[in-house]
Amino acid sequence: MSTIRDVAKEVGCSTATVSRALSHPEKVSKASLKRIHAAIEKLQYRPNMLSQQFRNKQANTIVILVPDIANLFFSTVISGIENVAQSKGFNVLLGDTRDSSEREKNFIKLVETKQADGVIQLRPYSKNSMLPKKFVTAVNACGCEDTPYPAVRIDNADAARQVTEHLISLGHKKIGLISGLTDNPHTIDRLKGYKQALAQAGIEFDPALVAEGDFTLWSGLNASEHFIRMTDRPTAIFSMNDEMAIGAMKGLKAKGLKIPEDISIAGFDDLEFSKYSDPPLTTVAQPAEKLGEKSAELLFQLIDGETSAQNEYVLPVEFIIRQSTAPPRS
Amino acid sequence: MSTIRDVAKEVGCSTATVSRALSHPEKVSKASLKRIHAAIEKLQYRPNMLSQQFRNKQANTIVILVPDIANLFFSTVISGIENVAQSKGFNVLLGDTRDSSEREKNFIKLVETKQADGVIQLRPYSKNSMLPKKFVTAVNACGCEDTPYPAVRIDNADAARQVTEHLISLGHKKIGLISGLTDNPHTIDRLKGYKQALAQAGIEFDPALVAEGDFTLWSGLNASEHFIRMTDRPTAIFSMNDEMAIGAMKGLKAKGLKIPEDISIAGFDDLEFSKYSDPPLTTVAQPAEKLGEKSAELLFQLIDGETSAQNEYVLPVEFIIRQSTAPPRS
DNA sequence: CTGTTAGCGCGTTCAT
DNA sequence: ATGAACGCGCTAACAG
Repeated sequence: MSTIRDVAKEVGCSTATVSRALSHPEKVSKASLKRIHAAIEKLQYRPNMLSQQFRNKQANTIVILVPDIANLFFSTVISGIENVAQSKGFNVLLGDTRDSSEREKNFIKLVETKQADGVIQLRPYSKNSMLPKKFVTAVNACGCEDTPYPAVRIDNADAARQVTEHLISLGHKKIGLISGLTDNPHTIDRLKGYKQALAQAGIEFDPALVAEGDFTLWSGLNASEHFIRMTDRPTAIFSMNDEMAIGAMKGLKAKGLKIPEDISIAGFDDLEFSKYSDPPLTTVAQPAEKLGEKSAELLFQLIDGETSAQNEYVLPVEFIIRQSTAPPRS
Repeated sequence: MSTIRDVAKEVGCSTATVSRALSHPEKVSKASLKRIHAAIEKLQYRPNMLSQQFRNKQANTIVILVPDIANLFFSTVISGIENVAQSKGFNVLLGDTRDSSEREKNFIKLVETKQADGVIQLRPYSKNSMLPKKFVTAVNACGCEDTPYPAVRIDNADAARQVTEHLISLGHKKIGLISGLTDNPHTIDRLKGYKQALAQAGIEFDPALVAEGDFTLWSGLNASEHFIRMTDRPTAIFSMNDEMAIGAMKGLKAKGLKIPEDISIAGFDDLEFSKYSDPPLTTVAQPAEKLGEKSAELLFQLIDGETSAQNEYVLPVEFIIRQSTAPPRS
């Protein structure tokens, strides 16, 4: 591999001029510029980024901590982040943490050792979270309430309340809930909204109507079986995400239940395929790509040392009524 | 942030000793080692990896080119790669290429500029592929036949032949095929195996029995509708991956067809949920994690300059018969 | 076992 | 507009 010196020698100028030609072309004469580019082409010169980064004390890289790269919602958030990062000339390192704090720690170490300039965490904050840490510029892209570091989020409780209110307004009184893991912050926030809506309507909360899932399709399917076995089955189900809702629909239909005639179901996230499910799913659209973009912008503000940065952004959601919800059989 | 010099000053030794304490502790006295570690702790010293990498001319990073990070098969291959990389102390950069060669090019540039030491490509090779390139150490983890650079793969044709032979041995003569995109190398290899099996059994290949999909669940569903509309419907279907098979099963069942009584179906990949599908899917298990591990090992051999490295590994598959295939109605 | 010295490739002064 | 010189933080070679 040729270095900047080889190019300088080829052109017959100093390395400083070559460097300038690349970083500040306006400070170099047209003539030199031309010859330098010719030499670069001829020698197949590629600046050694390791050297540049070392010199500039910036890796031009951010890390995204993703609990599950196969999750469609996360993929969309990642897209948003990548859009912004690319326009800033930053690389994006995807940290596939698989919900392991050990693996998370390793990725965070990349920032401590300067291999990356900042972190975007997609896992909502909880006590056992690695972040925040000293020396680590970080932002949460899928925040929950009371995240103790800069975060972008939606109002989960409010959104869950809207869904539940919708079901109540259709006339449902027994509303099943497919939750995420009990200690997941999003579960907690959304459960809060679910309870709020029930309370407002004077319906008592019934723990027997809650089936715990883990946000995967299969856990939704299992949850549906829980409801099917009940003697006094709910007439509607609110699933804390679309994947579980789709799993549940599969389970319910397999047992011969018609949706929404026999049982209504609503989800959360608005995945791409939720509008193609059978029937199309009533759900809450999270601005997933926007969450990614906003969090990336926020992170770059912090990296650039802008202290004025607001440290919480709550983005609006969109409640979408499709064909999976209807009034209960009278 | 403190540097190696601060630590040396604190301890009262030279920077070289501190450096050795970290990289070659056996060359440093116990006493010094102890004081150095104390100083590191006190000063919260973290070696600047940018500097190390620059000095060592190694980023200790490999890039995985992934066409679709939300694909379950790829996630598993990635796991395998990460296992090996971690044990080698390498970082893994996930290049989410979304099938865009523009994005692929950007990630490959990371190697050209030394920010990464090698590439593992998950997309099978085809003419328009960016790799191989000069100065870029690369390996393909999901190879097809005639990949022009080091690759790890399964024998796609042979596996497809096995599946088709199984269906033929059950007594099927009209065997539908749900293929991937026509120009996808895996489609080509698997189609070859399908045709071989038919030829061996003296069954003529009928293009009308081939429905083109794109490896997504939805394309499998669409394909099923194609078969349902046929007047002389196949009694069995071979789908080139499990996702399409599951989509097709959904479509067939929706039209009241029973699987396998009315129609048999076999897939390819053995996704985690294929054993839970209804009915459990007959399929070919790809050693996805092994493909990842083997390709990573191969890449590290190349990075370490081992020229003796074999440049193609064909890993065995496992054909798994479950309940989605049975003899045709007589 | 330890210190001294030199230099990796680049960008940025400060001269000219 | 250009060049000479320096140094970023670290490690390897050599000498002691």
